[in-house]
Formats: sequence, structure tokens, C-alpha cells
Amino acid sequence: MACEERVTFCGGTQMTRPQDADPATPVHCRACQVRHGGLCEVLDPSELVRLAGQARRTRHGPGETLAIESGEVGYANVTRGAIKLSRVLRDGRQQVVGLQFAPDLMGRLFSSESPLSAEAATEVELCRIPRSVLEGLVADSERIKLRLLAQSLRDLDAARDWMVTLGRKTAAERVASLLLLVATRTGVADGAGQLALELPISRADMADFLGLTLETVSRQISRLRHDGVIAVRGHRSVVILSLPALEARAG
Amino acid sequence: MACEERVTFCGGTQMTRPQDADPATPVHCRACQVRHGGLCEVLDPSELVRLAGQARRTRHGPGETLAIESGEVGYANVTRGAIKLSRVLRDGRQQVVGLQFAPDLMGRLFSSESPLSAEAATEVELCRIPRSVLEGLVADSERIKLRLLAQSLRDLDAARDWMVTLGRKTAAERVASLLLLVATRTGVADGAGQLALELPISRADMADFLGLTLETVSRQISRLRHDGVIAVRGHRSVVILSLPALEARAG
DNA sequence: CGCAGGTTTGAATGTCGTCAAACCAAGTGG
DNA sequence: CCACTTGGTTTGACGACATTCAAACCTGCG
Repeated sequence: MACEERVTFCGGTQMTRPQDADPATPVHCRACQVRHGGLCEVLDPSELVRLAGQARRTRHGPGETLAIESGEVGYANVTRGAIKLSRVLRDGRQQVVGLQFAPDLMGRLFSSESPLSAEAATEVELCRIPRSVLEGLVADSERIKLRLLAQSLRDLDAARDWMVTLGRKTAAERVASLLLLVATRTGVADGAGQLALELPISRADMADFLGLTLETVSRQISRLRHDGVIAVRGHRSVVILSLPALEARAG
Repeated sequence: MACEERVTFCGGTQMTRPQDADPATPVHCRACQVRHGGLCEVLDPSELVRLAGQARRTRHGPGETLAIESGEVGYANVTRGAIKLSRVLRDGRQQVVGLQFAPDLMGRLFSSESPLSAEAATEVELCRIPRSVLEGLVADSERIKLRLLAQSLRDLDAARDWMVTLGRKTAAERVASLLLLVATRTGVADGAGQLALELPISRADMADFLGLTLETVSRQISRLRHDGVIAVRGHRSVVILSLPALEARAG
């Protein structure tokens, strides 16, 4: 799966995709280790020109809050790293409602009814598109509307999938499900055909995503390690030793 | 809040909304006990004519499976009753991922990645729109695209809200949250200014929506009754005696 | 080296699930 | 009209799994 053809740009950075791929689907290029499929890829040259001067690339460190929902920014394309979307109860209990990886498109035209907070989980690069610019593009471009619709439907499916995890799975299954989710989005096959991944979030955030406590998350990870399903280096680096075993434990 | 102006039709049934209301927002008319805001309301006369011959109104009894995701039907407007969307794990564990009330718009153009099953919870009336017809309308109409986008964003917000309930609330809070949800969508104020509602689903389905067992749901309802927060007639009919108390218990 | 933050592990507690029985409401047939 | 049935609901006793509280332990970094 070489990285070639249909070269497009997002905020000045070159992005590519295989010629025969469906433009709506993100493509992971193993050669260059980048996933493609951002908003920029559905723009035609004239639209890209319009966007080029307006879109700004920004970088953010772990823990930094991103004011996506404020007036400042309309949408943002995640081009590197992972972002944590969460919602808090008045008494401080927190639930992470989504993780966004490259090349997800974040934010929305009409602000959310239930405000989310977005925070950089890792070192993050965004391609920010001011609300006014995007609204102009949306008015003109058919494909952008469909891209926005497709992204929100993808997010909806992901949210509903996770509802099953939160409502009906055991702690062990939830942790396995999270590892699989991260592996699917960011995992890379190493030499031995095993999947390696970097956890983008702390044990505490994992707990807030899984509806558990951080102690329970830690115990389940230890158990997977002791059972030989995964190997862990440091606290963030995981290698999936047996994908079938992990899938079996994910429910 | 009288029921007047902007009379439109959905599959032959008259629907109305107040003149000054935002067309994108559902409107509950206390006078006629119907919520307005379905797809038909964003159509202009010529589009309605196109739709009139194609859309079919159908009725379904409780428990009936609706083949929304199959090729048969593209979208459907719920015009009466409630529909239960659920997802099941291989071993049979079930999670209800959403309830759709009138005037929600169901289904989608591009089929869901994670297939849902839709089932009539109560006696239900649908206004079904064949996929081909809707695709034609979507190609032409700006407002329909925005309506589809708005509905999917509403569903996304609802799903994420519920993720907080599933991940971070206690059994008592979950049950209170469900009562408030149903009251918000279908509740009617009785004489004494109290909210009355009919539960559209059984204790078992409530449990599957809340990520609990039906016994736990039953216990929590009994507790709310004993504490004077709600009154129950039969098993399905609930009166909220103290809305503030219920809200306080919803977390 | 030593500190700080995050993580792992342990023991005790509690909430919710499981299993089981009683109960209720609505409908059927004698 | 009343037993009887049926499906759903309520209540109880018990147990398991996840949480809580607490201490020890890594890992990265100054």
C-alpha cells in the first residue's frame, strides 16, 4: 500500500491517498505511518486555495484545553495525536465520551446542545478552520456537507458502540475493548506480526472512558499481562501478543 | 401555545407549528398533544407533492421489528409512539442505545457500520420514505441535508449524554434520568402542574437501556415511590410528584 | 540521588447482580 | 362470576465484582 496519488494539502501539509480508495474512508498508509482522510481531501483545488490562507496549523501539548466549542474555532482536523472529549457532572464525576485520532474532523457548525470539553491527550497537531470560512465552503460544496454528515454518523456509531461497552460489559471486557479501539486507530504491526500501540491517555482517563476506577483498570491490565495476552513497556507502551485472545476477552 | 400556522403534511396527515418557531426544532403543542418538527416540515410545497405519492404511513404494534436498516426503507419519520434502538453482543447481552419519539427522523442514507435493530416499543405510526425518493430529494434540497445533519447531531449529543449516565451514574440516578428523559419527550402537565408520563418500555428494556438488571430497576422505582417522588398507576403510568426532587436524584 | 506523579497492589466495604419466590394485572375459559 | 393461566413485576437473601481507602511501588526527570 504505497503512499501515492491524489496529493492534497491540509494547512500546508501534504497528504496523500491511494488512487482507488473511497475518498470518504480514512486510509492508513503503513509506509509513511500517517492516516489520511481529513477534510482537505474532499476539497477541490479552488476550495483548497480558499482554505489555504485561512486554515491555521496549531500544536498543543498533553493536557491543553482546546476551545473547539467557543466562537473562536469552527472545525478542526486532527492531523496528529489524540484528543479526549469529555463531559462532567456537576459533582465532578467525569465521563470521556470519545477519543479523536487523525484524521478525524472535530467540532460542529451548530454548537452542541450538551457542551463537551476537548483536551489534547498527547502532543497534537490541528488544522483549524474558522467557523466563517467553513460556513462559506459548506454553502458552496456538496462534498463538504456529505463529509460533515459522514463524520457525525461515524461519531454516532462509535458512541453507540461504546454505550454497549459501558452498559453491558465487565471490567475485563471494557479494558480489552479499549486496547482494541486504540490498536484499530493507531496500532502498527511490528516485525513479528504483532500489534504495538501507545496508549494516548493515563490510567485515570482510561477509567473515565470505561466507566471504572483507575485501580480497576490497572488490575485488568496487570491480569492481561500476567496471562500473556499483552506486554507492557513503561506505562503507555503496549504490544498485543495475541490479537485473537484479546478479541475474545473484549466481549 | 396554540396550534396554528404553517400547516404541512406528512404522508397525508396534517401537522402544524407556531409561526415564529425555529423550523429545525421540534415543537410540542400542548393543545393537540402532538410534537411537530418532522422531515415534512422542512419541505416546500413542490417537494411535498413529490413526497406525497411515495411516502407510506404504516402502523406497528408493540414488539414488532422494523427493518429500517434493510434496503426496503431509507428513512422514516416517527409520527406517533416510541421506538427502541438496540444492539446485542454475541452472547445475547443487549444494550438499548436510543429511544426515538415523534417527531424524530430515523434511519440513514449510508447504512450504519454497526447494525442496530429497531423495534416498536408502543403502538407506532411511521411515515416511511423509500431510500430512492429521499436520495432524490437530498440531491435537490439544501434544507433536507441540513435536517439530516441536524438530526444526526442531535442523536450524537443524546448518545454522549447517555454515555455519562451509563458510565458514571448510580442505579438510582440512572432510573431518575430515564424518567426525566421520557418526561421531556412525552410528558404532559396534568391539572395540578405535575408531569404525567407513560413508560414506553418494560422493566426489562429499561434495564437494557440503563445498563442494569430489571430487578434493580424495579427496586429503584419502588424507592422513588416510597419516598414520594413519583406515583405509579399500573406498571407503565407514572406521575412525577416533585420534579425538583427527581432532578436532584438524576445526578 | 531523590523527588513527584502516576501506577500497582492489597484488604475491606458496598453496590449491584444472581437466584428464587411471591405477587399483580389482564385475559381466558369453565 | 370466578378459578386458572400467563407475562411481567416486586421483593428477599445471598454472593460477586467493582469501589474505596491505603500503602508500596515504579518511572521519568531535575
